Amino acid sequence: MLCLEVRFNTYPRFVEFLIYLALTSLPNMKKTKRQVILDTAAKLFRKKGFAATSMRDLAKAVGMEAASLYNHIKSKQEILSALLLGAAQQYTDGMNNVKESAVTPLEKMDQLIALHISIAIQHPNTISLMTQEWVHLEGEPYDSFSSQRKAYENDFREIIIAGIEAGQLKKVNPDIALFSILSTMRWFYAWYSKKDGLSLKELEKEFSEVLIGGLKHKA
Amino acid sequence: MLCLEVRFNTYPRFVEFLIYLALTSLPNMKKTKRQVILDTAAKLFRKKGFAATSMRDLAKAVGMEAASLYNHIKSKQEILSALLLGAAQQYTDGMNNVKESAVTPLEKMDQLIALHISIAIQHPNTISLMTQEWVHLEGEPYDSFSSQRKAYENDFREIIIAGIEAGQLKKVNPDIALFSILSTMRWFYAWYSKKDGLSLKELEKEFSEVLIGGLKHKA
DNA sequence: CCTACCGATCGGTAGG
DNA sequence: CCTACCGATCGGTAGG
Repeated sequence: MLCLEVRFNTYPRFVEFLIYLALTSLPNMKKTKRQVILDTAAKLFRKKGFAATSMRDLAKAVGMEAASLYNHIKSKQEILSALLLGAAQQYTDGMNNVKESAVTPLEKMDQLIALHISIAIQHPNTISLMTQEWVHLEGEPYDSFSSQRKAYENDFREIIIAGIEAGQLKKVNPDIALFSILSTMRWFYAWYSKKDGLSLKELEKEFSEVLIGGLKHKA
Repeated sequence: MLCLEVRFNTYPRFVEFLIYLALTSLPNMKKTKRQVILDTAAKLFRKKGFAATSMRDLAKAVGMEAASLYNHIKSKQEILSALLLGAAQQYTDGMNNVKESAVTPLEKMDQLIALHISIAIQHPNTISLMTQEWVHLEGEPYDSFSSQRKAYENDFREIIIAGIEAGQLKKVNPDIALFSILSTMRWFYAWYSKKDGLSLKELEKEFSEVLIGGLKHKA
């Protein structure tokens, strides 16, 4: 007892440490802090890029020392892969829903445009990383991300081809049609913040008209 | 004379240095080497990003030591600004030509699509930097690049608006039409390398149809 | 063109 | 959660 009191007085920082350990052992508090770190990292990575953002930049932005970050995340790499694989999963899930729905290819394309707009509005910072920062992934997360992206593009292309074969779309080059839609949708996050005059429904309708209108037969 | 001979024998590396100085003082040789460095830098920056590419990486790729690079370029920053401002100038010049030509707004839009395709095929590595790596520019080059990009977008938007007012295009949202065309054209460099089955003329025609077709009145 | 080197900063660990 | 610290690497300079 005496011994403990002496230690506590001698090492006041050790007591703080014990209190910290007790508090953060509550699982949901730990999860919240991790999420704050991930969200802040997404914002910084978007602004400066993954490579140019240091762990000290990130620590400062969340209000702690760099070393403390490692109580919540394993490495800088893990932050990037958590962000990117989480986003990739959203697109994969969305595509799987669209594929299963019993509608025409043209309606599926409208649903996919809505999917892109919805995800980009929800997570603009993370989505901003999907176009270029994924090259900084390493090992298994890199392979997982790449294969999900490839699968998504193949699924989308097949829907366009189905639309052409069903006579709903003109006989355009499917790759060019796919590429036009995807590159526009992949940059939507960057454009959206400048324009807030349009509702979600209006956005979907306008983009569908501009991106798919040119593919339809003249009525 | 004796003195010189002694020095030359004592410092053989110094003789090599003098020979190097004499050779590289020929202005066009120096320009060539600088261009090799710039081209190689564009390739590396594209693959790994500006921040993640070290001057040692670059030196290795051009076959010299890092310190030697600085005989041809001032800094890592200067490489990036030389690449990006050179490319920006090409777009600005192209837009000025288009603006001056006495054709309809719709034909101007076709010319601009051809401009993007042409530049992207000529300098795919440098163009790849224009979408994201320009954020690493500092000071005056950053301002110059930003203002040229802004001016280009404004000029393009006015051509679209003129097309709508002339009755050539439907009354779509000009910003959405502009954004769709630009984001597709800005990613063209990344898509093109995968597809080499199409001629330049076919590419221009297909992209014009897909990107502008949806903006036209139904015939 | 090189060798030798600089101060600054990087991602991350030890340990309380 | 922090302080203290590590080896590695960064962009760039001096000087021949």
